[in-house]
Amino acid sequence: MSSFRRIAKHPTICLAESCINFRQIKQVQTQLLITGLLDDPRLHGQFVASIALKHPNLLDYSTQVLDQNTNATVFAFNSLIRAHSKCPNPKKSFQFYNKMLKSNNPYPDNYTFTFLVRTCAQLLDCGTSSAVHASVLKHGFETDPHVQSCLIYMYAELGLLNCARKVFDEIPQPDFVIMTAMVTACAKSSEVGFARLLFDSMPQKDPIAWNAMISGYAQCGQSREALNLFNLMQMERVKINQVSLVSVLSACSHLGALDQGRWVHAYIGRNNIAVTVSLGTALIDMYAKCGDMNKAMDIFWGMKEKNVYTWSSAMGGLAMNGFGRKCLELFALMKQGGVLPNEVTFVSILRGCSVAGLVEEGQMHFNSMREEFGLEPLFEHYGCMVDLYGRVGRLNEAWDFINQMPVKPHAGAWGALLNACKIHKNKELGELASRKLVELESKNHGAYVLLSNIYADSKNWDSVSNVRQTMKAKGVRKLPGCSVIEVNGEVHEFLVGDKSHPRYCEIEAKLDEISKRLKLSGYMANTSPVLFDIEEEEKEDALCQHSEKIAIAFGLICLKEGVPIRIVKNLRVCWDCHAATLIISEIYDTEIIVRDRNRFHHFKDGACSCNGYW
DNA sequence: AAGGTAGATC
Repeated sequence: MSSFRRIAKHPTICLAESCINFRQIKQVQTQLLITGLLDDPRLHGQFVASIALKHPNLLDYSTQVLDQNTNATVFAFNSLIRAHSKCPNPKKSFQFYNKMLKSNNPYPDNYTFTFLVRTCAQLLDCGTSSAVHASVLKHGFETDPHVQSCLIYMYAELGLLNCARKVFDEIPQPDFVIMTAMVTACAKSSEVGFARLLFDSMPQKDPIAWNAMISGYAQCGQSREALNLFNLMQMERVKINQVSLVSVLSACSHLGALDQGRWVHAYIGRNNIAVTVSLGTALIDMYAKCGDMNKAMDIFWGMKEKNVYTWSSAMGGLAMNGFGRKCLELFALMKQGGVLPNEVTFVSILRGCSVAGLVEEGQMHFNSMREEFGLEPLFEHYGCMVDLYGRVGRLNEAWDFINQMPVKPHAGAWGALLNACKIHKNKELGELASRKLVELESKNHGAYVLLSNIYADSKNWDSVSNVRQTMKAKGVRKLPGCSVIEVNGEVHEFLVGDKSHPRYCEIEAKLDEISKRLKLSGYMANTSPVLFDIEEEEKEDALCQHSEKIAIAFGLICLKEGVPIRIVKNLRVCWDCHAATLIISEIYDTEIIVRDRNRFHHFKDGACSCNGYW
C-alpha cells in the first residue's frame, strides 16, 4: 500500500466553490455550522480557502470566517495571505502573519513565505521587503526553491538587481525555474547581456525560459535580437506558444517590421493557435505601429473579448495614424461596453483630440479623468494638453496651461510647447521653452535642434551657430537620423549620408533622378533644416542625404509598382523631406508611409495624413 | 487541500 493519500474535497466545500453570490455562501455556511463540520479545522480551512480564492470580492467575509474556529490551520491562514497578495490592498496579508506570530498558533511554513514575498512584490516597498526577507532567514526557509524564486522575482520588481543577484549567488545548484527568474530579473534591469549569458549556460531550457529571454530583448528595445532568438527557438524545435508570439510581435511593432509581423499572423492561422486577448492586442498593436490601420481594426472588430489593453492599443493606433475622430468614437464604444479606461487610454484619447484639433473636447476628457474616473493626470497627460493647445496655434493658452500645472512642468511639456513654436514660428516663446528644456535635460539634443530650426527659419545664422557651439561645448550630439525599410522580409537600415549599402550606386542614380524630377515639378528645397550656415547648393546636397530620402530611393528601386513604400525613422521627419515626399508620392504615383518618432505620415497623391502638423 | 519562472496599451 502506498502511503500517498489524496484528501478529497468535502462535497459541501465543492458546493461553496460553485456558489455565485453571498446568499448561497451563507446557506452553505449555515449547513456547515448545523452539522458541526466547521469545528473540524481541516474543513474549516477548506471553507476559508474556497471563499478567499474563488470569491475575491468576499475577502472581508472570509476573514470573519477565519475567526470562527480558534484552531484555524496554517492552510487557512496561508489562503488568506495568498488571496490578499493578489488584491488591491495587499498590505492586509501581514495582519494574518502577525496574528500567527502573536499566538504561536499555527506556525508559519514555507508556503506562508512564498505568499508574503509576493505581497511585497506587489507593494513595491523596500523596507517591508527586506523585513520579510529577514523573516525568511529567521524561520530558516531560505533554502526552499519556491521561496528563492519568489525572492528573486520580488527584488526584480523593486528594481534591486544586486539583491536579486545576492539571493541567486547563494544558491549552490539553482534549478531551471530559478535560472529563468534570474534571466528575467536581469533583463528587467536592462542587464540583458548578462541575462543571455545565464540563459546560454542553462543545461536545459523549457519554453518559459526561451520566452523570458525573448521578451527580455523585446523590453530592452533589442528587437532584432528578440527576432534572432525566436528563429533559434524554432530551429531548436522548442514548442512555441502565444507568449512567444506576443513578444515577437512587440519586437516587430518596435522595428516597424510589417513583413515579419504578417508572418507571425499567418503562423497563428497555419498552426490553429488560439488568439487570446493579449495575442490579439499584440497583433493590433503591430499592424497599427506598422501603419496598416485597416488590418489592425479588422482584428479589433473580430475579437470577441476585449480589455483595456485592446481598446487602448486600437485607440492609440488610430491617433498615431491621424484618425483622431475615429479614436474618440472608439472611446465612446468602449465606455458603452463597460470597459473602464486607465491612464494609458487617456494618453490615446488626448492624442486623438490633438491630431484632430479638438481643443474643447480634449479639455473635457482631461477633466473627466479625475472627475469621472478617479484617475490622477500624469506628466504625459499634461504634455498632451500643451500639445493640444499648441498644435492649433493657441500658444498663449499652452503657455498658461504650463504655468498653472499643479506639478512642476517636465521636459515633455516644454518640448510640446517648443514644437508648437516651431510649427507656428514663434521665436520668443520658442527660445523660452528651449531654455527650460535645456535646464531640465542639458543633453536633450532635440531641444537644441528644434531651437536652431526656429533660428534657421528666419535665416538667423549667427544664433544657429551659437546653438551649435553650445551643443559642442556641452557634448550634446544630434542623434544620427536613421531610416529602416523592409524589402522582401529583409530589413535595410540607412543612416544620414550612408553610402555603405551594397547597391549604393543604383541608389545614388535614383536620388539624382528624383532630384531632377522634383525640380521639374517646381519644387524648391527648403534648406532651413540644415543646421550649418553653408552655401545653398551644398545645403541641398546635404538634404538629399537625409536617411528617409535614401530609403525612399531604395524603395522605388526594389519594390514592385503599387506596393506602398514603408519607412520607419528614429527622429521626426524634417520639413524638407516632408515637402519632397509629398511630391514624390505624386510624381511616382506611389503611396509612401513614414513612421517617425511621434506619429505616422501617409503620403498619397501629393497629400499627407498629418495635414502639415507633426 | 496550496506555492516558484514568460506575454499586450504609455
